[in-house]
Amino acid sequence: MGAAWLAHGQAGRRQGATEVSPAHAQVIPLYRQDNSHPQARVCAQCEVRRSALFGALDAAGLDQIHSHIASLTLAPGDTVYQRGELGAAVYTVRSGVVRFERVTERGDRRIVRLAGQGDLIGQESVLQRVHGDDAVACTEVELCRIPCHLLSDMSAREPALLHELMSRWQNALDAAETWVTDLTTGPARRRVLRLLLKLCDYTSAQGEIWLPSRDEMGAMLDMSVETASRLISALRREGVLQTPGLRTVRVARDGLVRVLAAEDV
Amino acid sequence: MGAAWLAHGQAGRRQGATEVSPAHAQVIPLYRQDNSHPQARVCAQCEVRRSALFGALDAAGLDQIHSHIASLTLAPGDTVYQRGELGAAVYTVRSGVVRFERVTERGDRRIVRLAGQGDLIGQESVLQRVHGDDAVACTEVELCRIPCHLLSDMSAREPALLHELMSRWQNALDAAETWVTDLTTGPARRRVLRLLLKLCDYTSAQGEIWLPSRDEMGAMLDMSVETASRLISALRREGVLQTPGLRTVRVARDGLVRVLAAEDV
DNA sequence: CGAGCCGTTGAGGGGATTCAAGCTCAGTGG
DNA sequence: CCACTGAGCTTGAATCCCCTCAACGGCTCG
Repeated sequence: MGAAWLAHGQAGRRQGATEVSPAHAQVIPLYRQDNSHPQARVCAQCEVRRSALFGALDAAGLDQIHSHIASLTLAPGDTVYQRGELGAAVYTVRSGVVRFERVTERGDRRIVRLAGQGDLIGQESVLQRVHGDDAVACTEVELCRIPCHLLSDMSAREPALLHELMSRWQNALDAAETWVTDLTTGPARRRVLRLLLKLCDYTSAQGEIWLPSRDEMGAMLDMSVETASRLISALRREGVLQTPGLRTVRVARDGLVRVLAAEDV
Repeated sequence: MGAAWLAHGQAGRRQGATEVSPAHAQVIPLYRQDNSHPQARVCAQCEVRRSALFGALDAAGLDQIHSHIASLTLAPGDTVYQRGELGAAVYTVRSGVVRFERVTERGDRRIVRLAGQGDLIGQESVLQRVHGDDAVACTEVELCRIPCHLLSDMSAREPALLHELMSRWQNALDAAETWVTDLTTGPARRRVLRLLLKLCDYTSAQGEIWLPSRDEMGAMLDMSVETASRLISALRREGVLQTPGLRTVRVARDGLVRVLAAEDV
């Protein structure tokens, strides 16, 4: 009863946050090569492949697609796409953090979600819909660009790909709803702590995580720049935090959890 | 180039909020009937069909499914499903408002999204995933229950159904992100006004809309019950609002827009 | 009729914003 | 080389918004 491809469950990612992937893969500027095998080899070795969109494909499947997939690197502040644009591709995040932001009718921007390693972004392009928000690189970001027509072609033969695609949609939906409960609820201090906790899972270079600018924190947590600064400073004074660089934080994950639990007085 | 079913764009719903559907369809307790045609007739006449999941199906397709689809009616407060459950069906909202809520680790609940007429809920069941939040009826709610195995069966033959399904996922994602920008941003008064504006689009009985309990408003907008009460009372005193019943509001949509615009002093 | 739930309103306190002034640091040109 | 500049971070002071605590009224229900 029923097509098999719709069955076979898969748990949501980044739940336990224990799936620590090492550092960066070998970065080769590959773009579109005539000799197709090098790219296929890169894909096969890619450490995010098992968690990425094409993780379901076998070696034969990979051979067909590698020549169409482009790898690109973005600097902090670069935009992947903008709200209102009609995209022709989706992207897999290979490393780094991407933010999704919208502009309220009053003119101030609001960050509504983050994407990290293994996440698929811009899926609305598959449906020929315009992007609903701006996608901007927070850190240095490595992406794989997958043309939509490639997805259409492959999904006809590989039903598992559609399952995977829908699974990504559910991941994004879950992330957006978790955003509401975690980062828009309660007093400012608790929101900051929860944000740091979440960032631990996104940029897990083991202790050294990416720290957003105070302005970004304000846009994520709906607070003023000054409040964000004050709270980070307070956490630093309390010893929960160290800031070696201006954009990096040393923090112990379970330390955060402990401080967060102590908030319930 | 590419399978045709992935193309053919479709705009997001409830954007202009001008698609005013009349009142309720004829409500017939139908559940599963041996004579299959009556249900098919009901489906064909259903006013939400064009916007619903099976809107893409023709009459022949409807004939195959009607006997598996159950219609159910929920009272305010009834739960459709609960977080952690593994559902075996998805639901189309025929009328009424459904809320999605989660419980923060501190124990207080938070409403993260609403669903209304034409929306599909519980789609994570298609992926064999457990529900991520509780789905609870806010008003009286009429649902169509669609078993997952039915979706699996049909989607193999009707590729348009998969497109429609993914489209629903994108709708939900967009709704969740809009929730962040509209209802979790800015001072309490503005959040209340935006909520009322949103409710105009969900229960558009032309002027008479559903008013949540103060407790629900608190869970939606992250504010105390008292603040919600105060703000509603203030709007009533200002003449923006009338509350004929305790759970209904008379309000002019453009009046709300005007007041909202006047907030930017 | 009392109990309980929900909505309303008041008083007080605390947390976040706003306005403001220094601060560090990188880039620039004298 | 170093003052100048501007952007981003920090900190202070005053204001105000919102929460908490509290009391009260209307309503339903046992």
